[in-house]
Amino acid sequence: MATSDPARPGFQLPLLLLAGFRTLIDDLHAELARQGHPELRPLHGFVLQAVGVHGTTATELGQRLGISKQAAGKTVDRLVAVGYLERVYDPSDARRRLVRVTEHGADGLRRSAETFDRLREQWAEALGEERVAALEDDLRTMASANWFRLDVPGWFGG
Amino acid sequence: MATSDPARPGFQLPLLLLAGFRTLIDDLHAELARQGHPELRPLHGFVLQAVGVHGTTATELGQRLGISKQAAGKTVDRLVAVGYLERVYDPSDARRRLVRVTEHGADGLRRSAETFDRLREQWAEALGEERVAALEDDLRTMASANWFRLDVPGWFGG
DNA sequence: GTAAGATGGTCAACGTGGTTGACGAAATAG
DNA sequence: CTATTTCGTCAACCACGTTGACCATCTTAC
Repeated sequence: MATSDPARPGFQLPLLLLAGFRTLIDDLHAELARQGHPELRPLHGFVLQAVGVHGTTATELGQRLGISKQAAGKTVDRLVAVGYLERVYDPSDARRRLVRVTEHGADGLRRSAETFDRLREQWAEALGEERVAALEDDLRTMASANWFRLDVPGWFGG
Repeated sequence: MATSDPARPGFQLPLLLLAGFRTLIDDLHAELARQGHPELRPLHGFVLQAVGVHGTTATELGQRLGISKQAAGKTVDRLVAVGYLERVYDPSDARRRLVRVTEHGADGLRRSAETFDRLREQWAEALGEERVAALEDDLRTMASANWFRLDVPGWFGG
């Protein structure tokens, strides 16, 4: 069945994009594990980023990530358990539980940023800065703004 | 905390690669849903592809995908339940259960290939064929060959 | 030819990341 | 003061992965 041969032109593009992404993420987490963050998983970076400097609530976090407030709450539970997030009471609203990044979480975020910068430099050394920049430009043109939604069944659970 | 600002250079590259991938996959599955395959999930395409024309066993499928034979077996169960795969007995070895792509599965695979080809053409129309080809070349240079492993905890469960 | 080992499939228990529905407590609107 | 909305959580469930244990079968060695 040549019609679904992986060598077919159309197949290459998504596979290569995934491969590039996975390579960066795997390299990042190998480095983070070395730097004292072996617990940090790929998803956690998104969540920490979405919580942000000012903190949020589980409901708002869910909205930012495009998942339900219940899923956001459970994810926060796990990140709290490994020390990356903390929950505090909101004195101005007894229903709300503010979610904040801990110092340990901020450290992970800082090291992630530094490592990503270094990885991008490696790509620029191998391909040339112009080609990396062109690659980013082209992807900015083609990539939808909905990429950050995690709610596709079959990707991250259903 | 400017150190983890999403606008930082290093952050853009992985995000854009993911966005590009997600865009292609989301477009593909929107089209597949229109063409009679609303059940087909992103993961399923990998699995059908890994089963291949000649069929396999769950154990071998697990090795190809980099997951345990038990996980492969459960995934096959689900694909059998929605009609994309079938299990047959191997007359030459009573332990083995051959896994084969059904006609419905082959149809999904064919339509996936056609849709991916069409999406690549759309990228070539928007960016120019040379830039898409350059993008692919660059990713081939940088992307690790281990992309297809699904066993990273925190990506696909784990 | 039989005993020993390797292999294939499945069951069970569990972990992570999602879903929906229900519900109490607290804030807000009328 | 009552009605409604909002926040968080509980419970049940699904998809996708893990390890460990186990039986049945095929293969190998003696």
